Amino acid sequence: MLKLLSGGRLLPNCKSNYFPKPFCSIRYLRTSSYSNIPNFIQISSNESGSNDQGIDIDLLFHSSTNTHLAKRLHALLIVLGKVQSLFISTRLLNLYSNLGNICLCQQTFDHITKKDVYTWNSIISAYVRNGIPSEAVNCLYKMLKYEVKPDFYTFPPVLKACWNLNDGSRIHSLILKTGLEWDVFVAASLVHMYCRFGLFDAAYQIFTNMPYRDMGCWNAIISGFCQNGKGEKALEVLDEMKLEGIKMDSVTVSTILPVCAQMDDMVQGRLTHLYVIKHGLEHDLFVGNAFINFYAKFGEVEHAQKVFDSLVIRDLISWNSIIAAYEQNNNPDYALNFFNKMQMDGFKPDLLTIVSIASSIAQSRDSQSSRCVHGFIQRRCWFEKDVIIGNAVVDMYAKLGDADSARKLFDKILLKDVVSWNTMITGYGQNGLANEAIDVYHTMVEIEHVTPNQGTLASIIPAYAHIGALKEGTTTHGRVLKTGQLLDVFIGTCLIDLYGKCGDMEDTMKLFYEVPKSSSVPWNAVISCLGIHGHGETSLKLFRNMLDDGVQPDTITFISLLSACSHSGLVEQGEWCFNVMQNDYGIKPSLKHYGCLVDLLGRAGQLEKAYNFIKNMPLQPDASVWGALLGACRIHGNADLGKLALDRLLEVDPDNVGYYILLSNIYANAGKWDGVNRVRSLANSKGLKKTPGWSSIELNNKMEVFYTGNYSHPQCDQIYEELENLMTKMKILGYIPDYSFVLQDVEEDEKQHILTSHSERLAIAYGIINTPARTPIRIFKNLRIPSIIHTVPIFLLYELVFWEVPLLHLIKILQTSGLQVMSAFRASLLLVPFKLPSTTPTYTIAFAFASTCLRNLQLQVYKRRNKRMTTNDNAEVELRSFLSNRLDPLGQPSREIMGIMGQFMQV
DNA sequence: TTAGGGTTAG
Repeated sequence: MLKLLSGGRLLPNCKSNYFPKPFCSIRYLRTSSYSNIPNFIQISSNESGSNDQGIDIDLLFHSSTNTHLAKRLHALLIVLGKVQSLFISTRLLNLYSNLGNICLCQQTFDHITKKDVYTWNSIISAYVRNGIPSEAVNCLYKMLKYEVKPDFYTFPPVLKACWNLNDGSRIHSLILKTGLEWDVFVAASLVHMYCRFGLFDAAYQIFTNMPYRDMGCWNAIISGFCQNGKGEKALEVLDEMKLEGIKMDSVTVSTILPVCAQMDDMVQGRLTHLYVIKHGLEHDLFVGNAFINFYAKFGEVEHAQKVFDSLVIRDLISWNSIIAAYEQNNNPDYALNFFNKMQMDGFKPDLLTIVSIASSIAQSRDSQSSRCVHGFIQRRCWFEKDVIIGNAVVDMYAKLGDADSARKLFDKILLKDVVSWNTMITGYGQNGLANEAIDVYHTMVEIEHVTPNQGTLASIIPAYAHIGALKEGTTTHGRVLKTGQLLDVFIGTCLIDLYGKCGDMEDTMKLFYEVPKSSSVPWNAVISCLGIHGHGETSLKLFRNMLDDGVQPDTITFISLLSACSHSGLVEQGEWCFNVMQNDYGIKPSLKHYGCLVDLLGRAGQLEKAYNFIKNMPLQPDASVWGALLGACRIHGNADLGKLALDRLLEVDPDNVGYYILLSNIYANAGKWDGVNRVRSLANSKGLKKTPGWSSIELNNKMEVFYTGNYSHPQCDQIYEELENLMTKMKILGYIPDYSFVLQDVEEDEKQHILTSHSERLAIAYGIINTPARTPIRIFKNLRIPSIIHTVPIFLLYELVFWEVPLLHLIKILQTSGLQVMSAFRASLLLVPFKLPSTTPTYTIAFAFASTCLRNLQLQVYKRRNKRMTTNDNAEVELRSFLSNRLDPLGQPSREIMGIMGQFMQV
C-alpha cells in the first residue's frame, strides 16, 4: 500500500549536508605535461590498448570536477564509442549540468537522437538548476509532443520552474491524468507551487488530503507559508506536526528560523536552538547558517560567531552570513577581517559577499577600497549579472559622500529596479542634495513609470522635509493615504518629521496619534520636532506619556530630549534627562549626548560649566562637542573661549569651514577685524571655501533657489525693484539696517548691498511678487550650522507687532534681550499677525526682522492671514515678565491680548 | 547505473 502511494519509492532522503558534492581527486587524472590529447586516452591505450577494460567510468565521472576534465571524459567516451549509449550520454548531460555549463548540456542533449524519459528529465532539471526555468516548462510540453510520457521525476522540477498560475494549473491537470498526484515528491511540489501563487487554501487542501506525508511534505507546506508572508500560519502547521509526533529535521529548522527573526520571536528561536542541540542537528550546515543569520538579526553577533565557529563544514553562505552579521551590526572591521580569512580558506567571494563588503567599506569610510571594489566587480562583469550589486555600490559611494560617482554608476545600471531608484534618492538625501533627490524621484515616477514602494516614500519624504517642500510632501502624503500605507510606522514617522520640520505642529500631532506607537521611532520624531520649535516642556510631557505607554526609550530618544531642552533653555530638565538615561535605562552617553549637554549649558550662558564638563568627559570630545561650545561662544560673544574651542576643533576636524566662519563671526561681532582676517587667511591657506548660502522657495510645485547677490534669475529686475521698494517702506517705518550682521570689513553702502542681496531676501521678494496677498511664503535656507541659529518665540513677536511697537524698538529689543532670543536648530518662525490694522505692511516687518536677526534660519513668513499659532508652554509667563521689564511705555497687556494668548495656549 | 520535492545569505 505505502509503496504504491509514494510512487513506488519509500527510501529515506539520504542526501548528506556535510559533503554536498563528494568529488575526490585522483592522481592519474592530473594534466599531463606532454600532450594535448586527453589523458584518459593515454591511460586507456597505455594500459589496455583499444580495450577499455580496467577503466572505472563511474570513478571518472565522479572525478570530473571541472568542465575541462568533463570535456576530456567526453572525448574519451567518444573514442571508446560509448556516447551512443543513451545511458552514458544522459549521464554526461547531468555531469555538465552539475558543473553549471548549460551550453554543453544543450549540445549533448541535441546530439542524442532518440531521447527517453530519463534524458528529458535530465535536461529539465538542468534548466531548473541553472536558472532557466522557462525552458524547463517548454521541455515538458516538447516531450509530450514527442509522445514521451512524463513520470514522477519529471513533475517536481517543472512545478518548481513554473512561474505563472496558468502553467501551474495545466501541469496539475496533467499530473491528475497520469495519476501521480499522491507521489510525495509531486504532491510536495504542488503544495509549494500553490503557496507561491498565494493560493494557500488550495495548497493546504492538497496537503490535508494526502494519504501519506513524509518530512518533505511537511516542510513543503511550512516553507510555502514562510516564504510567502504567512509566518504565523507556518508556526500553526509546525504545532500540528509536533502534535502528530513528527520531529523537526534540519530543513524544518532552517525554514522556521527566518520567520522567528521576522516575527521578532527570540524565544522561539532560542528554544529551537536547544532542540537542535538535543537532537544533534547543530553541526548541520543549513541549520548553522540559519542560526548565524538569526542571531545577527537580533544583534547577538557573539552567538552568531559561536555558531560559525562550531560548524565542521562551512560553505560560501556561512562566510557570507558571518560577514553580513558583522556588517549589519556596525562592525565593518570584523566584516573585512572575515572577508580576508574567507579567501585564505579558499573561498571565492560572490556577489552577495561583495554587497556586504561594499557596505562595510562605506561604514569604515574607506574611499580608497571603494574604488578597488568597483574595479573588482567591473572586471567580473557583475554589474550586468544582477542589479543588486549595482545598487550596493551606488549606496556605498553615496554613503562615502561621493554623490557624483554614485550617480555615474546609477546611470549605467541598465535594468534599474525600484531599489536602485530608492538608493539613489536616499543617497542624494543623505548628502544634503534634496533637489537632486526630488529630480530623481520625478524621473522615476513620471518618465520611467516605476511604482514607488514604501522604501521610495521613506526616502523622498525626508528630502521634501529637508528643503521644506511642504506642498509636494503633502501630495506624497495623499499618495500614501490612497495606498493605505499610513499605518506603516516608517512612512508615518517620515511624515511626522516633514510636518514637524515645516512648523505645522497641528498636523504633526494629528499624524502622531494615527501612527502605531509601539516602537520608540515615532515618539523620537515627535519629541524632536517639538524640541526644534521650542516646545521643550511638551517634549518632556510626551516623554512621560511614552514611558506610561510602556515604550522603551533608546539613545535617539535622549538625543531628541536633550536638544529639546537645549532649545527651550530647560537646563535643569536637560540635566535630569542625562542622568535618567544612564541610571534608569543604562544607556551610556555617546558623543552626541555630550554634545547636546554642552549645547544646553552653552546656550544658557553657562560657558565655564560647559567647558569644565568637556574637560571631565570620559570620552575623547569630538567636533560636535567642541562645535557646540564654539557656537555658544558665538551667541554670548566670548572670543577667548571661542578661540580655545576652535583650536581643539581644528585638531579633530581641520577641514570644516563652518568653524572658521563661526570664529570669524565672533571676532567680527566684536569689531576685531584683525582677528577676522587672521581666521580667514588661515582658512584660505588650507584651501577651504565657504559653502555658498542659498534660500529656496516653492511656488507652483517648483522649487526656486536663490544665491546671495545672484542676478541670473529671469525676474531679477523685478526682484531687486521689490527689494528697494520694501527697503524704502521699512525705512519710513523707522528701520535702520543693522550692519553688525555684515561680517565683513567693507564700506557702509557695500554693507547695505550685502545685507539686501542675501539669498533669503531675494527669495522673499520673489515670493511677494509672485503670490497673491494672504498667501503664506515659506523660505528655506541651506546653511544650518547648529548654535548660530536664532529664533524668537512666536508669541513675543506677535505681541510686539500687535502693539505696533516701532520697528526700531522691536529690533533693538530683540537683539539686546537675553530672555526671548532663543536658539534653535532648523528653527522656523511663524509670524501670524491677525487683527492688525489693515494698513500695516506685515510682511515688511517680518522681512526686516528676518533679515536683521534671523539670517541663518528656515523662515516661514506669513502674509496677513488668520491662522492658528504655535506657542511655547512658558509663553505667558515669559511674555508677562518681558513686557513688564522692557515695555513700560506701552503699559500692561490688555484683556483682549490675554484672550488671544489663551487661544494660543490651547493649541 | 541516470534524473526529482521541502532548507540558509540581500
